[in-house]
Amino acid sequence: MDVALPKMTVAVDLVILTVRQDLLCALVINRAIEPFKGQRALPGGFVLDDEDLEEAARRELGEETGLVEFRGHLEQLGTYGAPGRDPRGRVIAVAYLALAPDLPTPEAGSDAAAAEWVPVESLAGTLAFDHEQILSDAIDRARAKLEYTPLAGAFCTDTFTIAELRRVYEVVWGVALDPRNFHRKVTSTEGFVEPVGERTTRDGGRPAQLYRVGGAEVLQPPVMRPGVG
Amino acid sequence: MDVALPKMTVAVDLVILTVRQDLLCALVINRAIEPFKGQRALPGGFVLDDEDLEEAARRELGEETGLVEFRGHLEQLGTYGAPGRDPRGRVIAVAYLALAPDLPTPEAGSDAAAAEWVPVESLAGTLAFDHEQILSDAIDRARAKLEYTPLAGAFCTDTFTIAELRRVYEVVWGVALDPRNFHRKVTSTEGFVEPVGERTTRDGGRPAQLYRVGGAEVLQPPVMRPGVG
DNA sequence: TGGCTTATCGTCAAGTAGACGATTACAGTG
DNA sequence: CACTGTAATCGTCTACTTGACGATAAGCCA
Repeated sequence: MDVALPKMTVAVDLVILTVRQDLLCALVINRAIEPFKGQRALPGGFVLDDEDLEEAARRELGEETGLVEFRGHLEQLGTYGAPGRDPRGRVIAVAYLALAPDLPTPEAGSDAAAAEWVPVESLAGTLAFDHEQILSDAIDRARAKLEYTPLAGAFCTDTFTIAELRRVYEVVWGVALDPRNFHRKVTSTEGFVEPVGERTTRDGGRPAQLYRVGGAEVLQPPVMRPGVG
Repeated sequence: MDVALPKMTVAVDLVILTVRQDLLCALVINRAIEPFKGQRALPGGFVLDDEDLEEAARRELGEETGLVEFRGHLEQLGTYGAPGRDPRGRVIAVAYLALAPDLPTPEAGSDAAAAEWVPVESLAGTLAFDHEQILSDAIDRARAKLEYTPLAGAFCTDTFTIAELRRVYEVVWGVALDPRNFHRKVTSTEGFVEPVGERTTRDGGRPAQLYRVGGAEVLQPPVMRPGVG
């Protein structure tokens, strides 16, 4: 570099969302050190010298969830770099959004020990740094993406029923969807889900067909979110 | 910062898109210095010590376009930080996407002198760094956003006709749209455009009603892109 | 005035969404 | 085993949107 350029610390922050007990939850940690000691924050960490951004995100994800390899959706959300956002100095945070099925509460690693799933609605006003903004942006992104991508499947286990998928939409969007119309929409949209061939009874009623996610990248036409237009 | 953390240089890169002569064009510069001297690249620059990311983007945007204040759409696109992406060292690039009406070719400032509008299709294989990837992501983003936001208006001047708006869609998507159906869709979608009350003749036929962008943030339902589903 | 060009309005068939009735297939229970 | 409860799944009907395309309208120009 020719001249003296400002050098900054680069971090990745993670918004890890899941659906647990009919609530949209995020994985948050309790900060053990200053700044914001004792407060809740999004998991994250600094990017190493020779590490790609997504690589750093996956590393942190593994550390926080206790999973060796994260199976689920991970995408870059955005970058937050306001000069005063970290009292320790200039830190640029590249935020990632991860969507996971209902994972067990992480207890393993040292980092993960302080991590817990918290319903996003009870996180208002409790997060350190600008993490509330990041979380809010993440939720917006997730809500929007459910409409035009088959991303809801990322919240589900390997195989799932249409009702479980519908529950994801209902929880994330906070609306009730008609089971019959939803079933028709999902099964008639090419590449959204594909039947596994097995049936299951998890809820007491008629056994449901099991599905796995299909190969589609986008849903054409999208799943309509009620009450937006 | 407790320990020695890797410090990195943070840059903003700009993808500035416009529609000129029925072609989607991007503003590119010719690099005057190494690395990639003589090659084309996206305009950009380093983020200053006490500068917010979007602030840096707007500053560069002004410098490159020669406009004191940029009127148009600016949004963060994504962050690119692969360890080897800049031969000078570890540089994290936060890319921004700007959409502008057909601006005059910038000639003013020293930076801007080397800038020119180039049809995106003729940029394949000519860009420095990972700028081809960034440009490609930017175009994908722009194409997608035309569907579900009124963003096409950002490519138009203050007031415009429905036909001019349609041309934006046709150029960005690379498809032909039916003028009658497009007219119906645009004028019947709440908040997409609102009539100014004047008429104009720019193309020789019947004078067209002038419109300006409406207040909507999203289009519900979206403008359908042919041939995707 | 007649022709040319583009804007704008109308019509019609096909497809989709939302509301909701009806049926099916299990588990439990008396 | 018949009966009841709970879901899953299939059907039907209406309203609305899209895509295709005919018909006018309203300027310019010769």
